[in-house]
Formats: sequence, C-alpha cells, structure tokens
Amino acid sequence: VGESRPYHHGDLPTALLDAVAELIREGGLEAVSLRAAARRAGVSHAAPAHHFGDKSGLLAAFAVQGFVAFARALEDARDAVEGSPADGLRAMGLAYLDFAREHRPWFEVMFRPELVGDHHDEMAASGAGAFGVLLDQVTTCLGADAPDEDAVDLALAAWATVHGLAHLLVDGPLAAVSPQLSTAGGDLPALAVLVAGMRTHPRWVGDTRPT
Amino acid sequence: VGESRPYHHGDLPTALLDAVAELIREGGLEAVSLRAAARRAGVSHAAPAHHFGDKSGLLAAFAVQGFVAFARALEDARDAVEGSPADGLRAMGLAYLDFAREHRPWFEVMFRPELVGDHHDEMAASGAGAFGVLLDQVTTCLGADAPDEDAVDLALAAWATVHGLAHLLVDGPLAAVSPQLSTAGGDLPALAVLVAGMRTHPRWVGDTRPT
DNA sequence: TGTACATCAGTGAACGCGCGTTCACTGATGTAC
DNA sequence: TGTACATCAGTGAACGCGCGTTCACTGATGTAC
Repeated sequence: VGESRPYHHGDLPTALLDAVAELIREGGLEAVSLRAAARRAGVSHAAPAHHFGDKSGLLAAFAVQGFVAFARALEDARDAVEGSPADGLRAMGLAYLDFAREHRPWFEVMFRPELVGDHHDEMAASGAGAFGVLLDQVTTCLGADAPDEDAVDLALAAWATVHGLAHLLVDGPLAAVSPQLSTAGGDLPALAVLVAGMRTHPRWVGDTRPT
Repeated sequence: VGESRPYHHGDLPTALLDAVAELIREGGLEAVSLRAAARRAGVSHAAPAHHFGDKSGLLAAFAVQGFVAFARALEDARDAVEGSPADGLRAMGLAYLDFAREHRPWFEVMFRPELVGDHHDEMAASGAGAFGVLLDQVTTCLGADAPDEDAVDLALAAWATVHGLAHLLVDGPLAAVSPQLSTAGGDLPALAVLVAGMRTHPRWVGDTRPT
C-alpha cells in the first residue's frame, strides 16, 4: 500500500492474455477490448499496442495460447489411459469436453478465425497441431502406420461429435430446451453412445488388441 | 425515381429482420446494430425501437423466426423421405447441415441465448419446438409411443453430432486446419458414418421395419 | 567505474466514430359519431 | 359525407459512452566503450 507501481510491468503480455480470459468469462466475447484488458492489467490503454499491435493481434495470441494448452490436454488424457487405442480416443473426447467447460474463454476464440484478421496463419498452424494429436490417435485405432483417408474422415467424425456436444454445453441451449438434457450432457452417456458407435466402421480394430 | 417515400414503411418489422440477416452474412454478429438495420431498411435510426424495443428484442425476434423456419425445414426433410424412421432421421441430419450453411445468420443467433437478454423465454420456447421434431423422430426410431430417457439421450447424441459438424463447417476451422477436411465435410461421408453408428444402440430398431 | 547513447516499455492527451437510448415532434391512419 | 379525435409509425436532434488508433512524450533498462 502506498508503494508506487514500477514503471515497467514485468510481464505485461501474459497479464493481458489473462485479462482477456477474465473478460470473456465475465462478459463474453463482446466484453473484450484493448482498453478493458489494459485496465485489468493496470496499465494505460495504449500499452497493449506495444506488444500485440492491434486488437486482432491480441486475440490471435490468445487463440494460439489456447491451442497449445488444448493439444497438451489431449496428449495428457491419452497418456493417462492404459488400455486400447480406442480407450485413449475416448479419453481424449472427455478431455475435449472438460477443456471446453473449464477454459471457456479459449474455446470461444479458438474456433472463430474471423476474429484474428491478418493473423489467421499463426492460429491455423497451432490449430493444426492440436488436430494432429487427434488424427494420430485415430490412425492408431485403425492399425495404420500413417494417416489415410479413412483416418481423416473418422477423426473428423470424432471431432464433430465432441465439438457439437461441447458447443451445446458451453453456449447453453441444452439448458434452454430442457433441464433434463443438460443433466444428460453432464453425465455424458450420450457421448459414450456416440463414440462407441464409431466401432461400426469396417476397419475399426481399436478394441481388438494384438496380443 | 423522384417519388417521395411514403411516411409509413409498410412492413418495417420484416424489413428489419431481413436487414439483420444481411448484416450478419456480410459482417458477422458484430456488424449487427439497431442503427445499421434501420439504415438498411431505409428508416431513421430510432424507428426499430418502435417495433422491437431494444437491440435484444430485435435479436430475439430474429432467433424465433429462425427456429420456426428450422423446425419446418426438419419436418419437410422428414416428410420428403419414403423409408424407415432411421432414413427420416438421416434426412433430418442432412437438412440440419443444409440449414446451417444456407441460413448462417439464423444459425449464428439461434444458439446464443446470451444475445437476447430478457427475451430468453420466447427463444427457448421456439427452440423447444424444433427439438421436439427431432425427439419425436428418435422416439419413432426406438419403436416407442412416447419419448423416454433413451430417446432423449439419443436425440441429444444426434443433435450434438450434426451440430458439431455444422459449427465446424460454418465457423470455418475445418478449412483452416486442412482443405481435405472441408472437402470431406462437404461430401458428408463422415456424417453418414456417424449416424450409421447410432444403430449400435441396443434398442435401435429403425432399420427393421414392421411388415 | 563511469559515461553516453540506443532501445525498449509505458503514458496520457487527443482524434473521430458508431453505438444505444431518450424525447418531443410530426405525419398518416383508423375509428366514433 | 364529414368532422373530431385517438392511435400508431416514423423523425431528427441530442445525450453520453466506450472504443481503436495515433502521437509526441517520458521513464527505465541495457549495452558499448
């Protein structure tokens, strides 16, 4: 108290990214502005421009940060499971949902390329990294050495499934339509049904492990 | 040319809702404002307040309009199919994707309850109507007379699947990650795999029609 | 050890903008008699 | 058929606000010698 703030912040970029997360959590994407982020970080409103250039630069950096954490979350979930490749994939699906619910701010920005303007490429690159984790696991499930067309299709299917569920949970229409649904989503039986459904693909061998 | 505009618009509410759709299509949700919509409709910026009260009122009306069209699109798709209940459900899934792509403006607002403020209930009611169409079809697929817990779970699963795919297509990350994926999504093989996967549910009888 | 200088980080005033909302108003329409 | 009046639809000026961006600046840090 009474201590004068140092002229230099120390780690303003990180503080600004944290501020963006808080702003989204409290007021949604609309609540994000350079000035509000600067306010949170306790610096003047013009300071963010020094590190991120403009607003789209800040959001792009935020999205990249999210994708890095996201890819790690998927990898961690996979590595924590002892079992078949399909078990690993299932764990990744659950991790996907957990990530969306726990890191809603990242989730809201990561899949909205129109927010990042000129910085599209940076975000796409980090997004491709995360998708690669999923694709590799599906490839393993198929018993293939390298991703092929089937692997891509199935990875897409798996992605769409959990992504859809995540969006319904995060955006809230499940609760809007019926409280039951929200409960069902929370217990995740539907997800189990869906991921299990992937076994109908003729090449699916995830559950018959070589001995 | 040269004709003086009539003082009364004729059907301003409809014109404003159309304007919202155009604005979203051209500039996303951020581009929507009462003033911009009024500009499009060729009236003064204060005119919209007369019909919709405030901004959230306009967006709520827009969402309701979308849900009505959405429910009809699902019903039409179902009715146009001769075949098993599962065929009908599949058709509804495709109609869902078509709707998301053709009516992107509606789709962007319909599942974002936070946009409509106090008008949440109106939107939830129209949304429940649309979900009812899906739930009825799933119930039929299960050979049940009335929706039960399994029907709700499966309807949720079907919803999550197509909703996820729709979001990935509409928001564009598929194209961002890989052009292949966008192509696969466009051809919809993944969707077929997924919906087919629902047959693994023990009670699924959609494909064995009573004779 | 000290000095000069370049570089970096953050400041604060200023700009112009579009926004939502309010308000007293005016023009047009419809209804009662 | 005409008149008075209520109601509805749209106007235009005004308000205050937060925003992104720019700019010349100042404080702090690091580096060369």
